[in-house]
Parts: sequence; structure tokens; C-alpha cells
Amino acid sequence: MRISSRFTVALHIFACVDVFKDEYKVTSEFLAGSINTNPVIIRNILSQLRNAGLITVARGTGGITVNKPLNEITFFDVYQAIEPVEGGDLFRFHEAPNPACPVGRNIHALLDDKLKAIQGAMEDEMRKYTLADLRTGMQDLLAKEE
Amino acid sequence: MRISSRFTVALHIFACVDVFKDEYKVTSEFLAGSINTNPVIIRNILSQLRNAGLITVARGTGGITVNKPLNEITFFDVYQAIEPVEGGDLFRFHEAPNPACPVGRNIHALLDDKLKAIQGAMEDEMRKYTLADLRTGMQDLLAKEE
DNA sequence: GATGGATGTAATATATCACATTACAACATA
DNA sequence: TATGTTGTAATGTGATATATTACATCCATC
Repeated sequence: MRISSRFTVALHIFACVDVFKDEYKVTSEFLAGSINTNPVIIRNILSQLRNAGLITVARGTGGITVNKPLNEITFFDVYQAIEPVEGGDLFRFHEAPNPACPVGRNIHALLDDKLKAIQGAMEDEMRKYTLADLRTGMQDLLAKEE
Repeated sequence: MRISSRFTVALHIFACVDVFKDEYKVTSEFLAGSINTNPVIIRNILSQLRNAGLITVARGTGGITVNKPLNEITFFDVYQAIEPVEGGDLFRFHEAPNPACPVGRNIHALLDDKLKAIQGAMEDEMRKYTLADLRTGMQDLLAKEE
């Protein structure tokens, strides 16, 4: 099971906004063209980013503005905005282990802290990368193209 | 999107085998009773663990033996045996970004190393925990119950 | 204030996957 | 051979990801 493409699409959107915001009006249609998907997919992701307070979308006229300095928005912020992880738990358990079994009634207590540490390690690494890294990285790649 | 319960079920299986192996014949039916699921679900997970070389399952007669010392089997070994992550990449991209767009044709190069680092952080943390930790943890929990 | 382009969102469709269940052949031991 | 178990195929159901159409809402501008 893998993490949905919405997360990388969201990062793609931020990269596009940064690269094209002065040159074009960055609409959902424009973004859909770069990502090669449907504009509604983009709009739904934009809604999630908007609900998380990361961006402002101009209704009617179109266009996206990022609400914070790029180095203050981490990959984790984007991930959290995009991935609706119920209860915040990455790992799923079987719903109803047998309480009559010594292992069944203790399996949660046994695993919870370890799984939390694993999830935390991933999230901590996500916090190390920001949209500012995306900008510099993309600038390097574009410079190399010439 | 969350990681399927098969991973935690697999850990549950190892805990059961360790706790009950001297007292009972640990069959798929027995395990299904503790986990509260269908025996076939268990058998399929056992097949994955067997294919990964972690356990041996006795055909016909039933019963499970672990192939290595518990402290040599990490959570990551179990995770890898269970989660069929195609290409080993946890994060999914949109399949066909637009090559005519400077961002679209560079998005993979831009993100790949960062996503790999994030995935690596999770996997490294998984390598820190072994089935031996499960044993001691479960013994502690059972001791507390008395 | 009417228009046109854009967003927000509902409704629907399809494919994939997780989990469950039945069925049965293959297998090992008594 | 009889019995209990595993291995696995087939099928069903529900959830989720992605795609698409449709349309109401919004806003700058003419």
C-alpha cells in the first residue's frame, strides 16, 4: 500500500506556483496541464491546502498565493493537509482482537509505542524539507537544462 | 491512506507463536481466533512470511516455526515480507506529468531524493525493533496482568 | 449590471485494494 | 485410510484513488 499521488501532486502545485506565478495566471486548468490530470482533481487538492491555511485561492478571478514564507512550510505541513489519516495513526490494526486471548487483549499496548516511533521518524524527516528547498532545487534543475 | 492491518496482524501472529507454541498447536484457526478474523486471511499472511524465509509452516500437521533467532528478525523484515510495495517506492507520483512543462519534466528529479530520505527514515526506525522486543514486551504486559 | 472566465462542489464512473468467506485439492500423521 | 491442516483459487463487499461532467457561485472588467 502506497501513499496517494495527491501528496506529490500538491508539491508539484507549489513548484509550479513558484516558477510560473510572475509569468502566467496559475489556474487549476494551467496546473492540470503541467501535471496531466483533470482540473477538478487540482481544485480538490487546492481546497485541502486552503483549508489547512497554506494558500489562498482567488475565487472568480483565479490565481494562488502562498500564505507563508516558503521556508516556513514543510513537507509535513503539506502531507498533513493532504492525507486524511484518521486519528493520525499511519498503521492500521485489526479492529477487534479477541479480549479472551492474552495476546489479543495486549497487542495494542504492545505495539502502540513502537508504531508511533516509526511514524514519528517519518514525520520528523518530513519536517526537514520545506518549500524553499523545492524552489532552490528546481532552480538548479532548470539551470542545468540550459 | 494508511498501511494495511496485515502488518500488525503479522506481528500479532509472531507474538502468539511465541506465547503459545509450547502449550498449543498454533494453527491458522487458532490464530484467527486470537486476531478475530478468518483463517484464510492468516494463511495468506503466513504464506508471505514463508516466502520471505522468516517462518516454516508444517503442511498437513500444522504448526509454525520461526527460522531465525527472534533478535535477528526486525519489524522491517516483517514489513517487507508483508507489504508488496511495487518498486519499493512508498510515495506515488502522478503517472505522466507533462514533459513540455519545465516543472513537469523535472518533478521526479526534484522530489526523488527527498522522498527516499523520508521513506528511509521510516524503514531505519523499523529496523530498530525486533521480535525479541515483542517477546519481552509481551512478557512484561502479561506479568502486569496478575 | 451583464459577461466571461474561474473556483467550489456534488454526482457519477471506474479501477484497485483490503478484508471476508466458501470451496477444495494437496499433504502429513495416526 | 481417516482426520485435521495447509495452500490457493474464486467470489463478494466495501473503501478509496482517480477521472469526468455538470453547474452554482464568485469576481474583475467592459
